[in-house]
Amino acid sequence: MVKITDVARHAGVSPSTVSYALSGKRPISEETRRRVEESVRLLGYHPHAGARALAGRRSDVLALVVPLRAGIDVPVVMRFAVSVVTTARRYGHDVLLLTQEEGEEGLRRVVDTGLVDALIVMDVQLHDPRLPLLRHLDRPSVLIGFPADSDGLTCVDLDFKAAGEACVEHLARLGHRVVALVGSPPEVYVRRTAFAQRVVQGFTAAADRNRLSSAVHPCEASPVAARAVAEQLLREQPALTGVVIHNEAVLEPLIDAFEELGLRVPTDLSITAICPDEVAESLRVPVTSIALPSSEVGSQAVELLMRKLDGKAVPEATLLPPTMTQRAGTARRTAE
Amino acid sequence: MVKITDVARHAGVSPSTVSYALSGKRPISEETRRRVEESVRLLGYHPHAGARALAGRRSDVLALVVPLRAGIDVPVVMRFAVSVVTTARRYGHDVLLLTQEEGEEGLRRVVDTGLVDALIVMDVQLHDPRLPLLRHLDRPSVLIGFPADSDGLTCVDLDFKAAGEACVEHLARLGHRVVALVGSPPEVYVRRTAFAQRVVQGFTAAADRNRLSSAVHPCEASPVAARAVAEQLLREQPALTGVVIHNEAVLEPLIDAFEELGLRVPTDLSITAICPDEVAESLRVPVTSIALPSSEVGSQAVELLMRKLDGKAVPEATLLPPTMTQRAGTARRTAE
DNA sequence: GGATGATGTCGAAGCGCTTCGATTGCTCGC
DNA sequence: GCGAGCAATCGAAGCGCTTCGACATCATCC
Repeated sequence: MVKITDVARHAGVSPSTVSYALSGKRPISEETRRRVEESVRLLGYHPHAGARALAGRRSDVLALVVPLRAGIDVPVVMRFAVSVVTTARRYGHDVLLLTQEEGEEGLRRVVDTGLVDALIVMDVQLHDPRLPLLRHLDRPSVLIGFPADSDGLTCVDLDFKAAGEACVEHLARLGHRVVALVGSPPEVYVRRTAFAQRVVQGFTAAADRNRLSSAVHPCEASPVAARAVAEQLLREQPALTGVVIHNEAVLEPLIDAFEELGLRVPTDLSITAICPDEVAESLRVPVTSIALPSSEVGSQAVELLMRKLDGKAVPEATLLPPTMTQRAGTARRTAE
Repeated sequence: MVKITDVARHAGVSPSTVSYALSGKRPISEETRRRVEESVRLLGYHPHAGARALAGRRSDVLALVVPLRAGIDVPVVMRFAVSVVTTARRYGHDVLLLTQEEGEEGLRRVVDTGLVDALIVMDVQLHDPRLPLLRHLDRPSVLIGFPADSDGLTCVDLDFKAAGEACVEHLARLGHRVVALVGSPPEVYVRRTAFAQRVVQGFTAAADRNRLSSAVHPCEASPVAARAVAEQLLREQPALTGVVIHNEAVLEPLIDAFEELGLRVPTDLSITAICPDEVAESLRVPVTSIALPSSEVGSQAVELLMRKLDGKAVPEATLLPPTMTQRAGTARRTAE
């Protein structure tokens, strides 16, 4: 194994000079730097990570904590993870994979052992038990999603309010005047109120702004509930032509229910959803949708972390703008 | 940060004794060991990973290289990764996540820097450019899948031959006498011949053993090709009642084609597939299938790696037995 | 023209751990 | 009853790197 002293000897300088030439932490003459780099290349020198971590008190490794629990959308997590790794590498960092299962202990372990010098935590719950720890750890962290109290934490997520608005604006532009939001099931509200409620806010605000008649209905994650909500909607808003669905589980049942009730998508009813693209695409009638931009969230999280590692200040909340993908499920309102 | 000298002082012993007490590499009196452990707990001591890696010349970290390319089944990869992390933790190891994109350089980097002391490589290609490197690296590795030449490498995968056999045996037990295999598209054969061909071997062997009339048809990954193959099958084997499909992409189109040709699944035609459970389940008619046991492959890979790290010999090839999940797509042959 | 800064380089200390003798008491066996 | 042998512990060296202070060199400025 080739070490820094080998490079130093080969380049005819001292080990410390090699170190400075590579890190740039002290001025080194152009001439010397080139000689050192040449030697590094020739000898195939790779600094020992452990030695570095020990002397430099930083490991250049990030921890990524991925969720395990059921109901997690796997492709989203995977895209996110890949984006984190790719971005981290651009900053010379590696990524240690941890599972939710490790809990607080696991976080403390990787930090205390000096294995990682920053953390990315996915699937943050409203009252996540790891929050106090993350707050008091002397290592920077970034959360994906917003807990109930995000004070003193750095969080990244889709701007759900803007997403709700965008759905309505889209429907409004297509001429729809009566719209409804089918929201998340109660469980979701319990765990992650913040994000579900922000959709409602955005939806309502945009509907009011556009002077649309609107209604909001939470919905259980079952076909039976979907059917009931569909019937209720038509009863209460007979002129309904635009629906926003923020509830993956009932997307399909809801469309089925509407069609069974005699409404064709998109001829009679336009549908937009907030859900992963895979879900929106694989429907019988693919719907226009806004997805969590997993890759951007991943790279954004890493970039925030890098700034924090550099001692720079970062905003506590980063809300990513929604992007809408138009599909067959929405159409211009047919004049009646 | 609490270090080993703190623990030593607190326990009234020397640092080396603490080290030995914790590693068990030298006999330490019961009494002392308990005192040390007590101090460790009380002080919340976590040995510094870098220092350990430096002095002990092992990092207790495994690299996991995950594929990026399109066409990869994401849930399978994810399950695999989670299983690797979970199993690794049981052995006191952590997992560094790398993407395929890093290539050979990336592997060399994490090894040369001493960041990891073993590697798990997924999605190994038939003539993978990383093979020579993996062979000559002085760190153990385990591959998921079999390259063309697996000499000197440790590989784990589903026993595809047994899977092919199991499908046929299942159909035979249900009374089917005329069966066919719809195989992978040519691209797959190019990249990973071994595994596709082993399915054919198993299929043929089991068919012969059961004295079934059988045929094998590769199939392009398009609905058009699927339709063509379906028609060809019925022409060449009019008495066909059992089909094994080893080609995710045409599973759905093929079933559609059969039904359009007047064959109902499973009444007229029983179908078994080798594909991820998600795929088999989400079909209009869920088919009986054999999936890659991702979790087992993951834990198996880690266990092999641990044995190699301990200097023990391990088999070069580990073939995991197939497990069949019965679904609506197969039925007893109806007497005619 | 000698004090003043840069600029570029070196030597040595030290990061926190493991590990290799060496040392100290013991228990045995004869 | 004394050396052999073993169990338990200690001290010190060293893993490969970063970083701090020191030093040498050279241009700069009244």
